[in-house]
Amino acid sequence: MTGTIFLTTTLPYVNAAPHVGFALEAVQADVLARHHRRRGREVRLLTGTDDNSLKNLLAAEAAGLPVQEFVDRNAAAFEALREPLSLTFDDFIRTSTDPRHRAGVERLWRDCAADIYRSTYEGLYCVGCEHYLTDTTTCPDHEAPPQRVAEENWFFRLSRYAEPLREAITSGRLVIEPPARRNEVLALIDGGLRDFSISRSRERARGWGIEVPGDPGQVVYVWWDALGNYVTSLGYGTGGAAYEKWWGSGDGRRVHLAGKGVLRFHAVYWPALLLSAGLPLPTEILVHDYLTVDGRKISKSAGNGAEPADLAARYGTDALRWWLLREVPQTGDADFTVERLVARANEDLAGGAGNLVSRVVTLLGKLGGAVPGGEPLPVCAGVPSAVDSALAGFDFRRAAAGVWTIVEEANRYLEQTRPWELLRDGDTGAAGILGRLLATCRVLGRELEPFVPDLAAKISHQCTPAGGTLPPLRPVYPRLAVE
RNA sequence: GGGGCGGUAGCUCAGCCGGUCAGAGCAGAGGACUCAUAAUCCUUGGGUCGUGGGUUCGAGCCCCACCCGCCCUACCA
Repeated sequence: MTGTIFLTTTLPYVNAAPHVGFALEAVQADVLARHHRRRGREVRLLTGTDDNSLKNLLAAEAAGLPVQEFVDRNAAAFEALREPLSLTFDDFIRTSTDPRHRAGVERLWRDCAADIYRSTYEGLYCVGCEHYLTDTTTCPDHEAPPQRVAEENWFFRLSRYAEPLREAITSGRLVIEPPARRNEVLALIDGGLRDFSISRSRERARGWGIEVPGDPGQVVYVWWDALGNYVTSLGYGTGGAAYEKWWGSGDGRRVHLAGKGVLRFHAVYWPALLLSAGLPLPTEILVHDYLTVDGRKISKSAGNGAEPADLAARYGTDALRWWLLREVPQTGDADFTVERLVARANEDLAGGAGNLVSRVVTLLGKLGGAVPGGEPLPVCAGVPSAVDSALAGFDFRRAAAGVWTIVEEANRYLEQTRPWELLRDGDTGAAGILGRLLATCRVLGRELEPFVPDLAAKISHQCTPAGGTLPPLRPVYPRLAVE
């Protein structure tokens, strides 16, 4: 089977605190990481922050803070998501401060030298978008007048890579999931790929960013910079065995998660750079759609996005993770509301799994004597493969639903066998039934681990005998109320 | 302007290559049970499948046009 799996999230730019939209991607990546680790594969999960965006600089100015201090503070907020979201990333890279990064970006630049040339660019540039506009009015996204810019820049010969990219995608060497996104990329390539500018003048970048090797007057385009993290974090450019192990050898899987808005950068620009540098391509790009909050588009700059750390503090990590995984469809945007978060948690986590554990443990308590053993219910046997196939297709909702069949079946089994009646009548059949249910709950605890790790641990603990008896019953998941 | 994706029961969504595909969950209604976190289990779903055409023996599922939402992208391909 495949050996290593290198998973990455995109690097959010840190012009503001993290919102649920990023939490979605982080949690998805974490579930994949946990899942594959459980299957015995060697996993490395990377996340981090894009500090070098000009947007960060502007946000810092607006906040009246020195840019480095500003990005330090926000980056810390992203890294601090580890606890509230129960993330298990193995590495966190920051593009402005990580010693691995700058050297790696420079190396990547040099390795692509054959495709880099100098030319003049003139056009209208939107600072908010970090790219040029052709319209003369205002940027529709930022409602700000673009700036007229004419300068010498470095360009990358993207036009040369249309065919190799198409081949990589159609051959399946580079998988883009879901298929609709793959088609979108193919259509994009069919539409023609133009060379693009990969540097900005130092003045326009306000000196913020990574200097172009050998050209102090230019700063590396922030996307080149940011995308590079996928290899610079592994020591590409600074040596170290990690790069060869996780990327350079071409073995194993190299999996990027990314939002639909940055598809082009991940599925076209980035592979082209790798091709140019003679490096292996990612094996998969998993594209998710967006979240809205209370029916409105999330806007970091407007600050109306729900904050994941805050949500986790209020409603718990499990509730947040479960909502993101169980409720967000693979295709199509999903609307986040606290009401939905709470409803889903109460319905599934409290009323479903939590209540199941309570009834099983309580009944076992009435049994007296030793904790009975038993085989898990038949439904358990099919769950691992159902989860495998759902996750292989990047379908978290289907995966979560697959695990949930255990809860449904167990509650139904309880209802059908009615062990409380047997206990009342002194029928010894109750022990066997409860033994099977207890074993089933333990399987549930195991299978739930990638999705809701905290709850999973509680279930496992509550259902595992220690010293011949079960731990005293403590509800594994109390009901929530909307605050 | 171009490309893409969505628009299916009150709500959130499944519906692979066209023929039990008109569905699930929640909400609502009725019932059962009492081991449990007013939880659980059973029964109950007549909604023009965005709109209008078309192809077909037969279309949410194919084609065309249009409307709405979102993503990307751009000037005359």
